[in-house]
Amino acid sequence: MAYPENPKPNYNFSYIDEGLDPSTIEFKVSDYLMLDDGFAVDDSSSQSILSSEHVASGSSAGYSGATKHKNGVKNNKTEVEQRIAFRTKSDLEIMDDGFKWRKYGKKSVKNSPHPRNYYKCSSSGCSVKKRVEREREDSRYVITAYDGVHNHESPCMFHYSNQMPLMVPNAWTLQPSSLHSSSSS
DNA sequence: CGGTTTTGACCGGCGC
DNA sequence: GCGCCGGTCAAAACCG
Repeated sequence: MAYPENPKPNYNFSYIDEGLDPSTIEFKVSDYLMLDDGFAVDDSSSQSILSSEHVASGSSAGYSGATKHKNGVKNNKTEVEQRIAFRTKSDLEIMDDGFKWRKYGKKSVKNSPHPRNYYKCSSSGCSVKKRVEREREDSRYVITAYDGVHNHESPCMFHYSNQMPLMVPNAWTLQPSSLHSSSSS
């Protein structure tokens, strides 16, 4: 094995099981908006299959369909928070991406039989949040959304990036320090 | 024992 | 102002 050991063999994504090509995976990155209200994610409108243009061509861990979400409604604060979301065909909704998450809430989504789970990065100082829910009508799909950017390395850096196209939002590639420092001050 | 999950309460924003 | 709704808190239960 080139890589040590996958600490979390949870990467049971469809393309792995079904042998699909990474570039044709079922990952549909729609903007965060899809989670806002009824999500418009029918296959016909799931236009945004990741930003294939630049990222997918990297064919490695560069995938990022991040949307800049202006959080700065207050005082001119251009606080841009990255929010990426994608849909995955998986039986388990617990997809471990290498980070440690602490669940802090669960809510039933209106209009959907499935609840939504809220997770937060366990690392102190890192306030990245993630929300996971199953697709409204297709329980085979799990929608995962990440909020924010990690300011620390993942406990288990992925060396497999050249091996499998994990979903590695640029959140993963963490920005040196551009982001700042103020997650909350 | 420490960290995590669970689950209902709580709160703020929004639409009516 | 009220109620709906999404998001978060927090206390107790759990688990290694």
